[in-house]
Amino acid sequence: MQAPKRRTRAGSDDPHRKRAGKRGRGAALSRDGIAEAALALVDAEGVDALSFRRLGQELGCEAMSLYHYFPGKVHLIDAVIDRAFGALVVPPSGGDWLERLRRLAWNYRAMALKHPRLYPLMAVHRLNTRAGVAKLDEIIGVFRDAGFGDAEAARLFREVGYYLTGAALDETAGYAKGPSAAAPVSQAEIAASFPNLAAAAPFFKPQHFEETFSAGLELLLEGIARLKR
Amino acid sequence: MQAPKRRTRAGSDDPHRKRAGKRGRGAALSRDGIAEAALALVDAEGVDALSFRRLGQELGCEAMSLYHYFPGKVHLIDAVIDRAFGALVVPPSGGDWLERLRRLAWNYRAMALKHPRLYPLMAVHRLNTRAGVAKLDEIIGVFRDAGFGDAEAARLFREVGYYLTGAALDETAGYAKGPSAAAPVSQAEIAASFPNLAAAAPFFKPQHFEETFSAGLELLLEGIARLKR
DNA sequence: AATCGCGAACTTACAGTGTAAGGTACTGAT
DNA sequence: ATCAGTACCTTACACTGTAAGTTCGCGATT
Repeated sequence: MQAPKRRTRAGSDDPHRKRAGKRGRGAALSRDGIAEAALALVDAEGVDALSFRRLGQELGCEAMSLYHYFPGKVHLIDAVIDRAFGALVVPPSGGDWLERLRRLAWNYRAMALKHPRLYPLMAVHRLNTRAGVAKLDEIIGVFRDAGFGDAEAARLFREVGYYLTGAALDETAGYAKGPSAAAPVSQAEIAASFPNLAAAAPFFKPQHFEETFSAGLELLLEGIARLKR
Repeated sequence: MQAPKRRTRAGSDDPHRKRAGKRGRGAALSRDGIAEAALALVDAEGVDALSFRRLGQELGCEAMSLYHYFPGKVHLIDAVIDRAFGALVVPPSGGDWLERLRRLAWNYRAMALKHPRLYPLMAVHRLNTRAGVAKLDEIIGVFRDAGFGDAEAARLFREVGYYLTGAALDETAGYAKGPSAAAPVSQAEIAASFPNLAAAAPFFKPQHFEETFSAGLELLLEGIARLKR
């Protein structure tokens, strides 16, 4: 077999080489660095832009080099989601439990809105990393600290979680983001044929997001508070 | 091993291929038929299995033939989701509005559970087809018929929708479905290091889904009913 | 000092994807 | 008999994740 191009790498005069001379030193790549770049890429261009080749391009290395730090794309995605989810602040215990829960809910929403292009992926992704599990544990703790029994704490955690997930999903990926790629129904047609939707549409705009979120949350919190009385 | 890629469709040995005489007659393909097959494929093997080539294989035609009926994959997905969503039954007006809303919520959940592998896609997909818009209009009508004003009907529609979306997502794609592909945290470690999660985990099993869903829904409905008083 | 192991990055290759562009066969109307 | 149109097929391209193998250069061992 013929000796191939075999361009000897670093330090050569090869014009194709980026990160010249750094070979082996300076730790150009790392798990954290890669995950950070991946999150930045997703934030900037959406999940579809996240590919190993594209990410390598961003980091100045080849796609396959990333496999040394992440055995597969799923693992990379886990790390990216971990990064975003890890930034969720669970208010410390002490003080009014209801207020603590309220703050947690708002913090969750803020976390999702910080990464609107990532969140739809988070919502359908099962969290099983150590950091993720630790965060879940903290959150469930909020309900247990409030004095609910194990069964009721678990249930309330889910119910509140359902609301938060749906709300975050709507605000990051919902109707207000515009139509899907397929031919959408025109505004004129909606006005003419779908009176209920037409009446509601003005209130579906982003400026009503916060108010809607708040109203629904309070509905839930009131109900939960009533359980204790 | 070379496969008989050629599979000159239905059993004919004619190398010039003519779909067993059906060519041009019998309308082997149709928008509805394709969408139905696509939904069946997703139900059976998940969204990842849905590709034009695979679908063509399923239908006995070439992948590109499908482009005659759907200009792109997004349009196909729209049609698939339309099919599932269209089966959601909105209870007729008349009678107790609260009971009507309750039934609608349960019907929504049933619809999602009928297509557990499709639902995660539905949840992040923006609905803009005629049938989809019509269904939305119907649903919003439930709130308006109940006597809420436009603004409040719109808000309640969303708030209830948030809960339903989150619940359906959890039941179809959540924790109980097992860990993601990355290395999960072991049960033993959870028991040892995450007491809150360990205490809640038993209640996260599928047999508690219905009870959890019901309790959260009633929490919301009670709150909504109180708004009218 | 020469050798080796090994981590870290690179190369190649493959099966799969959506889809653009163009080709062909059959049908029904003229 | 001709012709336009519908329905389907072929080829090709740029992209994806990733399996397998290659090569470089540092640090430790001999």
